[in-house]
Amino acid sequence: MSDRQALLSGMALTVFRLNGQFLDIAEGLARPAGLTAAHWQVLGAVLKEPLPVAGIARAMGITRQAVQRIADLLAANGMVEYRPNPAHRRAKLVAPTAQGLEAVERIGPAHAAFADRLVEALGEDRAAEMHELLRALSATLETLASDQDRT
Amino acid sequence: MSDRQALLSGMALTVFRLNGQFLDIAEGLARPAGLTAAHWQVLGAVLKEPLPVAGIARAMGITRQAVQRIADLLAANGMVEYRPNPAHRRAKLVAPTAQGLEAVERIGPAHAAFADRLVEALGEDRAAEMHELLRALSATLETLASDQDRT
DNA sequence: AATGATTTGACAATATATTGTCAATATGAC
DNA sequence: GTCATATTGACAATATATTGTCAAATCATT
Repeated sequence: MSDRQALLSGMALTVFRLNGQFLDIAEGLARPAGLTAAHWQVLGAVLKEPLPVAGIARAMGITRQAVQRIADLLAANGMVEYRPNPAHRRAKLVAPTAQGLEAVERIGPAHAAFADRLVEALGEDRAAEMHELLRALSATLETLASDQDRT
Repeated sequence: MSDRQALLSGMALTVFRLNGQFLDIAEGLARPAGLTAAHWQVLGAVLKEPLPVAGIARAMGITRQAVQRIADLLAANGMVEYRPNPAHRRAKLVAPTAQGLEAVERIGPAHAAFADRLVEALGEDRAAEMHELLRALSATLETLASDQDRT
């Protein structure tokens, strides 16, 4: 196996691990507010502006059906409500309720505390740089993948 | 939401996205060899040395049961065989068969080609640096999480 | 306007992952 | 050696995710 192959595999395995770690962290932060990480994620996606289920899925790179399932659960729990969508009769808008907003706000302090500890551990500039690099890597993979498709 | 909170959330969302991207890439590379990404991952974990199911799970940060399922499938397909473990009568060792090794080798060329393209796209040094940063981030999260537990 | 292609949510079927429990086995303290 | 503890695979139950199909709705082209 070439060095570059090892590098690619190593990156992938590290990302898989990071994925699990961030999920665990999110789970831990969300639980006290009565949310799961997935619920928090969907709820967070509509804080700025209500979106239809398919729009949320597109924004987060997960499947429509997964979002639909969570959105229905959130709606059943009164965290979210479906509003008529002026632009599409079927694709109702998912919007947070007051209770949903309150739940997200309850996560705020612990979220901020953890973020502070992370930035402190990494160093202010290194933390920002890291996010930049992650996004650059993702963008690069996007390009390579679409090149792949074209071939 | 503080800047740091936004940074943490942004990192997490980017990692979730990267996770999906690497999974898609692995799936694409493995499929022509008759493997799924998960199969390749488990098979890859025992290339250097046979390991029991729980050992594989520990090495990759996934649950025992998930590994067990894949390992049983691989065994049913003749990619892997269970060997007696001198150190533990129940915990048989998962070892690749000749067919399993061959399948992994079939992935080699495409794997190398993609790795080359990735390194080329990122730049030789930036690529290595990136892996280092990913691992550093993971290690930092590990530390913060265990601090959390202790509290 | 008409029509073909695309997007959307609903629904079902299947695949995959997680959690909990159990008995067998191994490990460590003494 | 003995006993408490932890690890391991087997199994079951449940939760979650993915894939495929369908009709309604929208969009783009003409």
